Amino acid sequence: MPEYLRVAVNLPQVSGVFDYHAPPDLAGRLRPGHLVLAPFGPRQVQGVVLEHIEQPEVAETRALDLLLDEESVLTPLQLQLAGHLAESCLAPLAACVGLMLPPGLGRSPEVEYALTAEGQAFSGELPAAQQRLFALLRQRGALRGGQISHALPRRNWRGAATALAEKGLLARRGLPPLPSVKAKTVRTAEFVVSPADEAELGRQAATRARRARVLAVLAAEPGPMDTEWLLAESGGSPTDLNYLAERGWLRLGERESFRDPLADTPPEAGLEPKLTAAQAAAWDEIHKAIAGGSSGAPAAPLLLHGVTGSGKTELYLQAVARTLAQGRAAIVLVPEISLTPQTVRRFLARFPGQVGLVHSQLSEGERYDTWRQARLGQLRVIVGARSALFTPLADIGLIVVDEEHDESYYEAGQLPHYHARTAAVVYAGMAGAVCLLGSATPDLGSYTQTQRGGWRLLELPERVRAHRGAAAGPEPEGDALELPPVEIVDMRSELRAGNRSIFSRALQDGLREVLGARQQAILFLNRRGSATYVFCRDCGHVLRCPNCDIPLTQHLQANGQASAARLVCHQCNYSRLAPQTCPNCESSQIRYYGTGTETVEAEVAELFPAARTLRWDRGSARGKGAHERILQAFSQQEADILVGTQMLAKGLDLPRVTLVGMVLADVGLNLPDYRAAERGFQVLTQVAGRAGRSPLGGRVLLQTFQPEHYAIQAAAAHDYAAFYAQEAAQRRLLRYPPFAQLLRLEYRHEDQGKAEDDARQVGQTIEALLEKEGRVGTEMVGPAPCFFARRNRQYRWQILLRGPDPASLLRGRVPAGWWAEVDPPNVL
DNA sequence: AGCACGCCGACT
DNA sequence: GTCGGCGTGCTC
Repeated sequence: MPEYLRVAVNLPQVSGVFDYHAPPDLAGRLRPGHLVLAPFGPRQVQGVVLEHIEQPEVAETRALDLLLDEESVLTPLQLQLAGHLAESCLAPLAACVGLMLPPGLGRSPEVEYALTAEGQAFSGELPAAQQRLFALLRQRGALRGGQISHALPRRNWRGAATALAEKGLLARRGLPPLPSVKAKTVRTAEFVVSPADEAELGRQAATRARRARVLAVLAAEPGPMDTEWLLAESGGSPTDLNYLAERGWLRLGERESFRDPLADTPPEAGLEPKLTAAQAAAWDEIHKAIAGGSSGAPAAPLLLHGVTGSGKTELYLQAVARTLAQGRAAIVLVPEISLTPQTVRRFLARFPGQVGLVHSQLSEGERYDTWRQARLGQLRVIVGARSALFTPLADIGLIVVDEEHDESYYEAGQLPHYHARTAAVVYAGMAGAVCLLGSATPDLGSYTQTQRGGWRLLELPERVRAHRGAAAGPEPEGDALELPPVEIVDMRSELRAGNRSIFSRALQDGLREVLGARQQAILFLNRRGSATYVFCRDCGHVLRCPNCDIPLTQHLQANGQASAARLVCHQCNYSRLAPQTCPNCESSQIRYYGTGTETVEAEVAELFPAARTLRWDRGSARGKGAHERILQAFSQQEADILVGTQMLAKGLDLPRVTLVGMVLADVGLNLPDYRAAERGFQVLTQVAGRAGRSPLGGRVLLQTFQPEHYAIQAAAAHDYAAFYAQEAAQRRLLRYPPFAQLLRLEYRHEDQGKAEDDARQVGQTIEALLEKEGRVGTEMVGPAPCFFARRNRQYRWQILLRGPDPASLLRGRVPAGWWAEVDPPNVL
C-alpha cells in the first residue's frame, strides 16, 4: 500500500492541492510541513506536505522527487492558519502557505531545453521554425524557456520544440528552483592531539613556534573554535591550519553563522518604569489573560485604547516578559519597523539575545537567518512588520499588534489579500495565545468588537510624563500630562479677510512664537488624494500621467527653481520635465496648483527667512536609515520646523515640539471611500498627538475649509467616543463593515473598452448568481471604474458586494482574471 | 505562473 | 502544408 500525500505547490497563482505518493527512499519519513521537490507537469516545483491521505483524488499519482529539509518548514499551527487564510481571503492555499516559507527559496520553476546526443550530430533539413530553435541550442547549449523566449522574441517556438522532441533531437527537463540564499557558515578548528616531536611542525624555528602557538591556543579551548579568532589570537596563518590539519593534529570544520541585523543597534538601558494607575489597571487584565492563556483557556483579544504617549509600549514589554517567563514565545507586530527604531531598541534592551527582527529592508540573507534561528528556538521574541506574524515559532503565548489601526497591516499588492490584524487575532486563538492590540485611534471594527463584548477594552486615558525639562531621558516616575489643545482655524474666513497665504494668521503667529522661544514646530500636510498639479490657465489642460491618467505632481529641484521642476506620477513613478508651454494650446500660462511639502517649505522661507526647515516625505527620505537620520537631525534641534506628510502620524516622540500646524486638514475626507472619514480622524488625531510631549506644553492649529465636519470636530476634541458613535451609526445605516461584509472584485485591462465589457459581463454573471441563490440580503454595487481609474497603463474596474457573507458566494469561483478582497480597508 | 494544445487566418 | 498568433485549460 503506497503512502499518499497531499501537497500545496509553491506557485502562488495555482489554486488547489495535489496528491503524490512517497518514493521508496522517503517512505515513512514525510510529515506535514515538510518541504519537498515534486514533478508538476513538465516542471519541478517546491511543495509543502499538508497531510497524509488514504486515497488520492486522482487515479494516477506521481512520486515526490526529494525531501528538501529534514525539519518541517511549517509548524502544524501555521498549516492551520494558512488554511484559514485561504478560506477567508478567497486566496489559493498555495499563496497562503507561501507566506510562511523561508525567504529566498528561489524563482518559479522552468523547463530546460537541450539537444540530445542525436541532435548534436544531426545535420539534415528542418522546417524554418525548428531550424531556428535547433541553431540557437547548438550555439548556446541548454537553455531555459525564458531564455529562448528572450532570444526568439515574438516567435512561437514551443511547437517547434515539441516537433524536435518527437524526432528525438531535443530533450526537456524540469529544473528545480534554485535557492537565492544559503545558510552562511564560518570555518572552525578543533584540537586533536599534539605532535610527538616538535620538529615535525616545520623546518624553520619561527614557523615551528607559530604553529605550536596555534595548537596551544586551540588545546585550551574545549570545543571547536572559529578560525578567525584562532588566527587572531595565535598569530598563525590559514596555511598553518591546513598544514596542521593534514597531519591530523587539528580538525577543520564548519559552523552555521547567523547574519545579525541588530549588530549595529546599540541597546538602551532597560529600566522598568513604575506604572501609572491607569497602566496598572490595564496590566492587571493583561497579566490575568496571560496567566489564563497558559492554562489552556482561550482568552479574548485585548484592545488597549491609549492616547498617544500613554505608555502602551511599556505594557507590551511587560506582557512579553511575562510570556517568556512562562516559557512561551511572543510576536510583536509594529507598522513600519524602519520608522520605530526607538521601539526596537527598547525590546532589545529588555530581552537581549532573544529578539529577532523581521522587516522588508533587511537583506534576504538576514531574513533567512532570522527565520532559521526562530525555527531552532534560538529566538523567542520576534519584532517586525506584518510578515513577522509568519515566523516559525513554537508555543506562541502572546501576539502584540501595535498601532493596530495602521494601514500598513494590509497590502493589496499580491495574494493573499490578508489583514495582519485579523490574521493575528485568528492565529492567537489557534495557539491559545493572548492577542494584545493597541492604538490611540482604534480601527472602527476593532472597537466594535469590544462593544459587542467579544474583545476586552482597556483604556489608558492619560499621558505618561516621559520628559522632564528639555529633552530629558526616560523617567521612571509616571504622572499625567495634558493632551494639547486643538484650535480649529476656518480657512474660508481667512480668504474672506484677504489672507491668500496657505498659512492662516493664527498659524503665522504661532510659528513666530515658537521660533522666538527656540522651540520646535511640525507642519503637517495631508496629501492623500490631492497633489500639486500642473494646469494651463488659458485652456485648463491638466498634465496627466500617460500610464495612470492621474494628474502629475510637481517636485521642485534642489535649487528651488520652478523652471527646472520635474513632474512625477505618484502611482507609477513616471517622471518628466515640467513643460514651458501648454502641450494643448501652447500658452505659456502653465502653472502649478496645490500644496506640496516643497511649497510649504518655500512659504516658510519667505515668511521666516531665519527658520531652519527639514522636509520629511517619501521624496526626502529615500534609502536605508534615511527616516532615522531625518528624525535624529530634528530631535537634535538641527532644524526648527519639520514639514512632513502622513509619516508624521506614526508614533514619534519629539519632546521639543510645542506647535503642530495642519496645513489643510480636510484633504482626503471627501474621497469616495467608506473609510475616508475614519482615516481622516485617525491621521489628524495621531498628528495632533505629536505636540506637547514635554512640560513645555504645546498646541495644535487645524486649518480647514470644513470646520463643522464630525471627523475634524472629534479630532480637535481628542474625542474618540464621539467619532465612533457618529461613524458607527453611518456605517450601520449604509451597511458597510463592520456591520456587513464587503467584497471587492477588481479587474484590469489595457484596453478601455474591453475592461468595461468584461466587467459588465461578470457583473451580470454575479447578479444571476445572487438571484439563483436567493441572496436578497446581498447587494451588488457596480461594475464601475475605480477612483484611481487607471494604473500602470491598465484601466481598473470594480464590483462591490455588501451583505451578510458575500465571500461565500464567490469561494472557489472568483472569475478568472479578477482579484478579490474581503473587507478591504479602502475601495479606491 | 508556465506550458501544451487547439483553432484560425496568412502565406508559400 | 507550414507558420505564427492567440485564447483556454491543466498541472496530482
